Amino acid sequence: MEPCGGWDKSDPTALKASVTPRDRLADFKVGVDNAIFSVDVAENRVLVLLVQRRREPAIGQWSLPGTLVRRGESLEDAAYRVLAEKIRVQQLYLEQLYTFGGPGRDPREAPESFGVRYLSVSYFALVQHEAVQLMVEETEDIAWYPLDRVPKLAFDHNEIVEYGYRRLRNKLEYSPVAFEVLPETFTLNELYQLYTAVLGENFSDYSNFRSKLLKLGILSDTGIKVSRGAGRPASLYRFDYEAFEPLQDKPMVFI
Amino acid sequence: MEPCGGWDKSDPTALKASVTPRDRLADFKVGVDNAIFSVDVAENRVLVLLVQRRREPAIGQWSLPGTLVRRGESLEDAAYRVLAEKIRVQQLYLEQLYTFGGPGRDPREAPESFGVRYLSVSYFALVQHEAVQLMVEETEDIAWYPLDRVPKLAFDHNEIVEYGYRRLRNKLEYSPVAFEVLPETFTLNELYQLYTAVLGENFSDYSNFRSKLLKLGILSDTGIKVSRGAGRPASLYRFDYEAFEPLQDKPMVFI
DNA sequence: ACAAAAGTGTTTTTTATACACCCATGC
DNA sequence: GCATGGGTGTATAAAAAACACTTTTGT
Repeated sequence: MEPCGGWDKSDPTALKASVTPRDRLADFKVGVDNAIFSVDVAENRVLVLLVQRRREPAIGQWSLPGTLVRRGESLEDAAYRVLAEKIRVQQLYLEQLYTFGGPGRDPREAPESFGVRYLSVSYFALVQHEAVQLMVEETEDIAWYPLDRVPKLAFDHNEIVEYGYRRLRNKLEYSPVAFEVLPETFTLNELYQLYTAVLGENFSDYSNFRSKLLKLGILSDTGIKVSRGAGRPASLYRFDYEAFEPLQDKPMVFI
Repeated sequence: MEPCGGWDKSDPTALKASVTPRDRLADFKVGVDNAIFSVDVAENRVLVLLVQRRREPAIGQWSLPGTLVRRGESLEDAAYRVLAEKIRVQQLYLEQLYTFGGPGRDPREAPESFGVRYLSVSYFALVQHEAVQLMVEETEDIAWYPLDRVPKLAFDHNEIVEYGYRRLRNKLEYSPVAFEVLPETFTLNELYQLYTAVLGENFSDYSNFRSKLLKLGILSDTGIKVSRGAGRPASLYRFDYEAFEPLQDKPMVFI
C-alpha cells in the first residue's frame, strides 16, 4: 500500500542482539478484530457491526468485536469465535484483512519494558443482513452502524473499518462475494440493490448490469417467478457454482 | 498507525471464572518473513530471494529471509531490518502480504516449549535486480531463485512465495510499482521487458503497450536517446509523479 | 545494404454507456 | 387505465487486440 523510499533502518544494537537474541525478542498476545459488514438493501446503505466495550481499556467506547487468540486456536478460528459470540448467521464470507502490530501507542509497551506486546490481526466479514440475529447481552451493547455514522472508535478501529470498506468494494467488483451473502435464489434486482448500496448509485444502470451479469453465464434462471409488490414478477436466479469454477482464476469484473 | 486490539489487556473478571481464560491465551513470538522479488530482464524471469537456514529448526533448508520481532520494534521495521541484513539496494517497494498464524506451523511449538506459538507476518518486496548487492556471509547461503526452480522451503514458505507472486502480478497491472523498481529514466522497452517477465509473453504486444502507457500521460519523454546495441536508439522516459497524483485513487490498468 | 530495434498508424473486434421501449402485474 | 417494477434491444462511443508499416541506428 505504501511505497517506501530510503530504508537505511539498520539497528546499531543489532550486533549486541545477536549475542543474546532470545532475551530481546518481544512477547506477544495476539488479538483478532473483525470488521463485519452487511448491506441494508431496504435503506440502501452499508452497515458495520460495533460493540461497546465494557472493560478497560477504552471502557464505554464503541469498537470492533475482537478477542485474544487462545492456545491451540488458529487466527481464523478466533475470528469465527468472536463472530459466533456476537451474531448468529447461516451464511458468511470471511477473510483476513490486515495485521496491525507496532508498539508505541501504549506507554506500557515502551522499548525497554518487559511488558508483552499486543498485535491485532483484523478480519473482514460480510453477512446477509436480514438473516443476522444479534446476540445481545445485558452487559454489552451491540449494534449495526451505517458507515457514514460510525462514531469515534476505540484504538484505531476507525482505520480498520475504512480499510475493510475499501476491501468490500473491491471484492464486489472482482469476485462473486455477493452470492455468499444472498439467499440461494434471488432476483436480479435484489442483486442490483446490493451492488448499488455498496458502490453508489452511479456505478452502472440496471439494464446494463443485467446484460453484463447474464452474459457471464454464471447465473441460472430457476424459472420461478416472484412478485415483490406491484409490477411485473421477477425471475429467481441461482448462482451456478459449476459454471463459475473455470472462470475462478481469471480476472473478472462484475460491474 | 498501529491499532491495538479491541480485546482487553487485563481482565479482572476472567480470573474468577471456572475456566480461567487468561491462562488459556496463547503466547506468541512474532516473526516477519519477506518474499523479496526481483526481475531479471535479461533472462526474462522473476526471482525470489532465498536463504539457507543456519539454525534449528529446519537447519540446512532454504527459506525466506525472516526474523523474530524484537522489543520496541514495529513489524515493518523488522521487515526492513532483515532486508538490510541480506541485501543492499537503493530503491525498493515493500508492503504487508499476509499473516500466517495457525498452531503447528512451526516445529518450535513443541509441548515442552510451554505452548509458545510462532506467528509469521509476511511482507512483499520488490527490488531492482541489477542494483541489488547480496550480503553474503561465510556462514550463510543466500541466492536468487527463479520462480520455477524454487525448492521445497522450510515451514509454509512455499505458500508465501505463491501468495507473493500473485500479489506481484496484481500490483503490476493495477499500480505503478514498476517505476519504483526501474532506474529514474528508462526506455519503454525496458518497461515492457519487466512486464513481460512477470505477466508472460502474451499479455500485450509491444506497440499496444506503448500507446496505452503513453496515453495515460504519466510518462514524460526526456528527449535523451540511448542506444542499446543495434537498432534505432530509444527515448529515455521518466515517471511523472505529478501527473500521476490525480489518478492515484482511481482504478487504473497498466496492461 | 540489411538486420535490428524503435516508433507510428490503421483496421477489426469487443466492451462500455446511454437510453428507448415493450411486458406483466396490482390497484 | 395506468403506475410500477421487470426485461429486451439498439445506437453510439470507447477500449482492446491484431498487425502492417515507417524510422533510425549498427555492422
